Amino acid sequence: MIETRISELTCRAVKELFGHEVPLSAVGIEKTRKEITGDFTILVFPFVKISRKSPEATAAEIGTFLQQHMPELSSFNVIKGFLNLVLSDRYWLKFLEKNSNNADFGFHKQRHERPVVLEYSSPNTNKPLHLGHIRNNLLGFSLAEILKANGHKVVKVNLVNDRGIHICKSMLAYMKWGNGETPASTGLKGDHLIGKYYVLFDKNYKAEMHGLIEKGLTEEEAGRQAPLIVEAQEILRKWEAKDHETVSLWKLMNGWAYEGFDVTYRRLGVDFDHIYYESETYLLGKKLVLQGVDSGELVRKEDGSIWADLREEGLDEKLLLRSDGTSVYMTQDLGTARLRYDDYHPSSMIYVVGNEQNYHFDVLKKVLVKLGLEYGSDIHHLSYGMVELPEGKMKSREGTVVDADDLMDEMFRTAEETTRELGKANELSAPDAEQLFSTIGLGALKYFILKVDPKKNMMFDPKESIDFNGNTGPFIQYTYARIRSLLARANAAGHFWEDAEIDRGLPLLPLEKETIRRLYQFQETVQQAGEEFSPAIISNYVYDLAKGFNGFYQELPVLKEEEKQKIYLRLMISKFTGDIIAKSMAMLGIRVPERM
RNA sequence: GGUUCCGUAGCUCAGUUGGAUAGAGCAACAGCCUUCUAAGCUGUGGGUCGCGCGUUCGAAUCGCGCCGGAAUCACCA
Repeated sequence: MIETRISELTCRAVKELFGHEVPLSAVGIEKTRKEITGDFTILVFPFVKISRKSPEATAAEIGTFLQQHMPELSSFNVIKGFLNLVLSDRYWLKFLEKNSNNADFGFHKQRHERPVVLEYSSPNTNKPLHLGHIRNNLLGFSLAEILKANGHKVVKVNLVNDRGIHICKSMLAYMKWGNGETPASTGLKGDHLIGKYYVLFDKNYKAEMHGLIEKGLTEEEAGRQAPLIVEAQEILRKWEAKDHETVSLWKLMNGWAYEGFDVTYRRLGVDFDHIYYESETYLLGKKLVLQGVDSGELVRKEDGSIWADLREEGLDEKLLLRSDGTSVYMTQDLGTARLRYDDYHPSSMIYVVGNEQNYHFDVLKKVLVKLGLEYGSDIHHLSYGMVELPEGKMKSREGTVVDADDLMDEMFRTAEETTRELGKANELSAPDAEQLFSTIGLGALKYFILKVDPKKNMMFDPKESIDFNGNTGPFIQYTYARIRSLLARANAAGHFWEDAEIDRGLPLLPLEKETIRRLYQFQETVQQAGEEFSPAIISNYVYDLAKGFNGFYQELPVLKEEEKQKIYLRLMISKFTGDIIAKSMAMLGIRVPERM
């Protein structure tokens, strides 16, 4: 990239002009601010001590040196301590011509031997997916695409939390009050049917606790002694003991949950290469823990419970097996980490999990290392923030959640309504129209979520529908559709622009150059998103690109331009922009329509 | 209470490996469709970057202290 050449030459300039070696990293290069003439700006402040001249004089000397050694540099100017470089139109035209038809532009060919294992989604089978899970799924899917674009082989895995006390609660409620209901008999999606019983359990459990507290128990005692929770724990023990009846109800209800999840996943457009089930891995975790006791890394207390002592590592003691021998969340995660490592020998394992579990992952890494499994330190937790409602956090048990299926329905309806109001569905067949509404509705939802920095909490107000104007998915999709339409017209008009040679001496207008420069930035954007695990970086880039293109499109005629060379140039810029919009959106898991 | 994260325009968010006058969108107001898709474009108003001190030629960005919010510290997951 040209920045590297600028850096190297700047180092040479400092050495030859001022007699000092400076490392490449000492050269600060940034994009020139838009009010100022230039493409790149070098900060010369770090060199004034060496040059013992004013910032202006230092900048001027370096600028002169660069101009003598860099043919691509057409001019420079100095403002305060900022050396602004103007690259030649010839350079940008060459860049455009070389890359506008390169399908791999900005992407790296696979360049890493060992894969990255990326876990995301990881639902519990006791309740349907909600908006928080949507954020998780979108981040996971997008991150996989971003890592692939950066040359990684990615194995997407889902770890289904299909066992544990939570599913026992739904099972118990169903046994008591279910009357043999099924998804078929109720018309409810399987995961929603199960969620109904989870809520029912909680309602009755709360009532029991209330009664006990009135009898004088503390809240903690009541929470432990309420008959329903005691029964649920009994079911968990029976399940671990492979009690036939318990296991078959468990299979039945989990099956319903999976059918429901599959529908939601398909609609959301996410998928997995491998699905792990905790029921199949928790025993491995248990085994690892018991081995840890034998080797003396873990401790068994008098009541039989097993703990990891992490006080020397700056954390606390952590329970790994209960006194009754059943396993906890951490136990299973140890097992799945081991299994996943043995399955793929990845260079790293990434977990897309909410930031409420930051502590859990600190512990997980340290316990793995303590057990001699060094890859524990290659675990990255992509810790994302909560989705909050105006009234606070979503809680499944209290029914204050934005359901994933409902939300997607609503997005579809809003997309349909808006599209019809604008009269843009008139010429479409029914299936094409449906497809378009889904593309736009999901595009709006996905962009809304992914444009926010993953690590930050974000706000969603169900009363305000997600916008289709401004900094939104549909805005970007619309820009793409406009470009496609323009190109179709160009072809219809018989312009053979794709094979056209553009005169390298053609002068560029500011809007043309700005757009080309934004396209150039795609490369570093992809790289940065990969380094920071951040779809938001792609989102912000593609918005900026689309926004800029709309200005270009508004101000400059393309097909109505008189000079053939200019027509070809602008078509080439348009086509390249369309391709980069599509590639960026694909990295976000968002489709782009040919018309809208 | 300990630990971690967050606080930028009325609202939702960018910008944070220290760089020039802190940016978008929404909302409000004013313009632009006989011309390649107006889900668009242009303009106006809107800021003590939570507060204070410090480091620096230069701080929204780094350090310390406060204030406010969130998460977590379970024999829950």
